Amino acid sequence: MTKRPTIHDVARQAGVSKSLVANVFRSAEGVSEKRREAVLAAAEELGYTPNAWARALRSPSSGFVGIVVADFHNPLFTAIAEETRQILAARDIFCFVATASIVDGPNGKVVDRAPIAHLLDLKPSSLFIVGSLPELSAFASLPKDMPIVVASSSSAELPNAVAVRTDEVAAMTLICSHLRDLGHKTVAYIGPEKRPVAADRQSAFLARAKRSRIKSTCITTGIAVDESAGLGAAEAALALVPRPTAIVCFNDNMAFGAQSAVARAAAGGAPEVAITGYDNTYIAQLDRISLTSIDQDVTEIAKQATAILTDPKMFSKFSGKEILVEPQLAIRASTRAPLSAG
Amino acid sequence: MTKRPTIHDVARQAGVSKSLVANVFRSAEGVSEKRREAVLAAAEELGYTPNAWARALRSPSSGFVGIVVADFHNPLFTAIAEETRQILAARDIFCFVATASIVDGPNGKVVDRAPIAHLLDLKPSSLFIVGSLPELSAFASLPKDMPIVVASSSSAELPNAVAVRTDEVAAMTLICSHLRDLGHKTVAYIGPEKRPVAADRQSAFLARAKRSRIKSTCITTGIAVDESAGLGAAEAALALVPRPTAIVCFNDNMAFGAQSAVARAAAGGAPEVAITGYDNTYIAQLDRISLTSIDQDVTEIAKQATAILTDPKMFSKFSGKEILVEPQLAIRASTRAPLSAG
DNA sequence: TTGTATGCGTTATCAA
DNA sequence: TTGATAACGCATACAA
Repeated sequence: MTKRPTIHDVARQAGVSKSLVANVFRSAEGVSEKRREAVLAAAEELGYTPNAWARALRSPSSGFVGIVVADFHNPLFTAIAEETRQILAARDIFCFVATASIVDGPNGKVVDRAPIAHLLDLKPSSLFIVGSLPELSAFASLPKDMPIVVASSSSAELPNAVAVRTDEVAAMTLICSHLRDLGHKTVAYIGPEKRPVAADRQSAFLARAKRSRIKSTCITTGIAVDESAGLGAAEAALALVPRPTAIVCFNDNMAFGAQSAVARAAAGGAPEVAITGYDNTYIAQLDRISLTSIDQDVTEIAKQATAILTDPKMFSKFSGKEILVEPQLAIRASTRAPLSAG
Repeated sequence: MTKRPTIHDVARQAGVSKSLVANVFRSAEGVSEKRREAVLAAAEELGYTPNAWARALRSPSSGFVGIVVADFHNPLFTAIAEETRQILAARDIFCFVATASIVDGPNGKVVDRAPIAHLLDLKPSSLFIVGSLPELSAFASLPKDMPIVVASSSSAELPNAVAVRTDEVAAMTLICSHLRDLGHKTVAYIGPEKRPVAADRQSAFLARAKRSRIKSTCITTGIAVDESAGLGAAEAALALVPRPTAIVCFNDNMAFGAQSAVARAAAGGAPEVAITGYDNTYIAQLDRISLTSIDQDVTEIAKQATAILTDPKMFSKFSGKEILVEPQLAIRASTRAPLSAG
């Protein structure tokens, strides 16, 4: 209910100067054991904790990790952010999270600078951008040596950031091998066109499909990646000649739509079609969905990210490079159905 | 790449004193039009924006809304937070979001003070707590007149906060009337025991079931509210004598588990059982799930919350009270199946 | 080892 | 109308 105690109050309570209190909380060297204890006792009694932001104002950096989440609605992003926060918290490193808000600018989608500028004003020692942003101009003015990690996205616009991402080629290798082993020879891919990861994922699919001697076609959906986009694209895919026996989807949400499209076609007597997703959201595991999906290793992504965010040497070593994390394939009923002859 | 310009730089560029620049950006009165334009031009050229936190240091409050999200994994919470943020952003009010991290303390679950203390150090003008926290001691020292809104939870521990929440009684009225109209006479409720909203929801169900002359039983699951908890509780419910013909679930996640339990029983020849969820997550809409569920009006909750967060008069009017938001029932296949005779 | 003085970027009070 | 100047809570070079 009352004002927070400051370094000043603690100094008065302990009968010392403010600087001494500051030294104790900076865990500086030369402070006598006696005074240190007096200060700590006074702080305890008053419930004092240092004001991190007043500290930030004075110091070149304030020792916390800034996390920018591109989209709160994407469960993968929030999972990566939360996992990272927990790993860091266990090491007593504080994180502050901001959402990037995407607004309509004169030339298309633009990232609102305000939330990011506010975060940067706090002088984070490092920055973690989770997910892909339409443009990164809001991050233009940053100290050159600040560790920046980008997850689940490329770092094209941030030349010295390090990108931690799932190995798309490995993922598509898993999917294509799995489908080939099941006997699939004609497969469609549905995904968006104009998203940062989209091109990588699609070309990885095409390359690995070719390698597995699978005949492949791509149906693109513009920018949407939700289930209705998946439904529409899957309907288009099912109309292809020859009809594919499997549909590889950009992500789980699109796959759910594809499942609906296949079910509707099946109700009309058409043969079943295998479906694969990407992200292995918990929904994919539900009995009724049971979707085969690529499991992005969130824990490993978070681990790699923290390693770089907290160690400047690691950062300069990987600066401008990519760290690829191996995915796994969670195999479920959506691809377990036997391939109908023909 | 370089340091952010300060009020100082702008003053030098415009050839005026720092105070004048400050006055312009405080949109204070007595500043000549000529100087104002000079300052604005200089600021524009340098790309200056005020540092909100240095400002906060001096001022009693810094004009932004602090949002604390209890659980990043809960899509309802992130939806409420994001919706609120957008409404506020449209009114040029900035929000900062922090996650509450729940850690194991000596006496059970405890809220980690650090993230919240850091947020409060920033001196928000108002505070929005989304979701329910095991304890609220981290919020103990707050100015008495600071507007505090709690969503999707009760505000028992924060005596003058205002709670914005879905009307549980109205929700259960919708569910019970719907089930009664379908001919259900024996219904089980499955839900957790030790969660803030749990008791309200359960007793609302019991009251409304009685009113609808429905015979009701409750199965509680401790603290877990995920699908495996739902699976277990539903199995217990299905073993009741007389066997219920419908199961009302605490939330959608538990309902998904209940759907699995019913499907497994049905595979063994047992009759179908109607299922209802709560939250109307987008998963509930998926063709394969098609779960009847209570739709909490996220937009309305966000609207009510912003009204109180931004208007001290509204806050003092509703302080210590609850604002109930009317839910709707999204009716889907999970309750559309005809009731089997007997 | 401890205390004093100054500055971080801003606001606010006072003279000029 | 404008410009010094003292805080805000803290860090740090320097003096005691």
